[in-house]
Amino acid sequence: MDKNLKRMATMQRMQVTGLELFYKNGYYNTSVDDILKELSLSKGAFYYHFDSKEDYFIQIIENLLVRRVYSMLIEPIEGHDNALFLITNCFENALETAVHNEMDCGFVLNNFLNEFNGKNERIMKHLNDILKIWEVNLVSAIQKGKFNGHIDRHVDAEGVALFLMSSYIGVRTLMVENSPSARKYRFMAQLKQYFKSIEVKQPTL
Amino acid sequence: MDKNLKRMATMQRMQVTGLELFYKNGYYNTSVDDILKELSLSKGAFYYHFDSKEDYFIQIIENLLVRRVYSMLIEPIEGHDNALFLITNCFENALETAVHNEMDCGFVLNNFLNEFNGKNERIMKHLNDILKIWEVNLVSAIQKGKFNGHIDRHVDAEGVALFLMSSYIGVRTLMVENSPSARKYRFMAQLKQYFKSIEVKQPTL
DNA sequence: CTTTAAACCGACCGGGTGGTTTGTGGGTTG
DNA sequence: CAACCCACAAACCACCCGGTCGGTTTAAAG
Repeated sequence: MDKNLKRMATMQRMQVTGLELFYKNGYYNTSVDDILKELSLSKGAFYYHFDSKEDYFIQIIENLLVRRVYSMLIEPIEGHDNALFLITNCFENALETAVHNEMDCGFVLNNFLNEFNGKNERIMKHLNDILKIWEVNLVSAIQKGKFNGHIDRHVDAEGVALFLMSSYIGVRTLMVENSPSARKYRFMAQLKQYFKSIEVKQPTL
Repeated sequence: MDKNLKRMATMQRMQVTGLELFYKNGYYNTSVDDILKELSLSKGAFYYHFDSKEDYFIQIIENLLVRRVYSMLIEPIEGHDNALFLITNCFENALETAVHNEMDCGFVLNNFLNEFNGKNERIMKHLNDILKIWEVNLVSAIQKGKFNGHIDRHVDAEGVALFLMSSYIGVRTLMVENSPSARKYRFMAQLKQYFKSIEVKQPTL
């Protein structure tokens, strides 16, 4: 039991710093030795716990990345309030986190999707699964909004979801280098403008 | 003179296939040998024409990437017609090109920005310059649209530009893997929806 | 204390990397 | 014909990569 705990702790440590470095430097540009140096561990320790660098990364996706996207982008829009309000708040918080993250390197999913595209189908599948989950939950939230009378019944829920995902992915890239705070503010203003165009028109008094 | 022509031709060839491979596999994951194998040339030829892999890449940016972005995303919005109409057409064409490109790996600028971020400031500067040029031209087009009475005078031109760049960057990533054609269609529909919310309200008849 | 296995160490391997150096065939020039 | 130089070839270098493996430490169990 105690051994099992230690094992879990070490693997957890390895995965956390692994994600950190992979996110910062990319998967192929981060050597296993780089990670082990950071952890003061040896190759032996690594290959005792993981079969390969690839398996290691997939475990990182499943154990850390999925949960991170879930808690940041999916859970916040699951409520029964006005969908547009929930999404606005969710994006606001997600972007604010990015602004305050000194080491922000953009949207982690975007970075990895670009890096693995055409190079590693197995990993791509895992990454695309996360995207799919996000998309499904966005579509569902928007449809809920239509049902609840907050969103115009004629809008294409999947189109809106795609547009939201696109703009979020893009702005995270653009926020990395130049004045992230100002860009977040400007982005949110335009997002609200867009939302105004798809919410139900209040009957003029 | 003839020698000079041959020199230019070889360098051009090297840069074109270099961009192709860098775009497909990333800069760090493409070795100089990979490129030379494709060209049936040797290391000697490469280092005769270029000082280093980095200088080589910067020449590719200046000679190919800048022009490509310019002709695809900037020139098409430089006219004096309705700015929103120009931008819509420009995005439509750019996305259509991506759809028909069998080897589409997303928006080249996004990929490179992600890869070099925090790793090579010199290259990052060149890439950010391109982004900046795009942004400036978008802002200018939108301001022209406001002046010409096509866009509501109260909209924040820089905000709109940021929103457009974000959504374009993002959708290019999302179009890579899953049903690019359908996503392009959905995206354009939402873009038009957004545009409707910032154009001048036609006086109701 | 002894046994045992989990957890970890670190030297090592084959292959690949960016970059350098030296060599060479062929066209130009004197 | 001979000296020369351009454009490239080919061998080479030091270094780094993911992965392997025999050995050592640690700590729980008997």
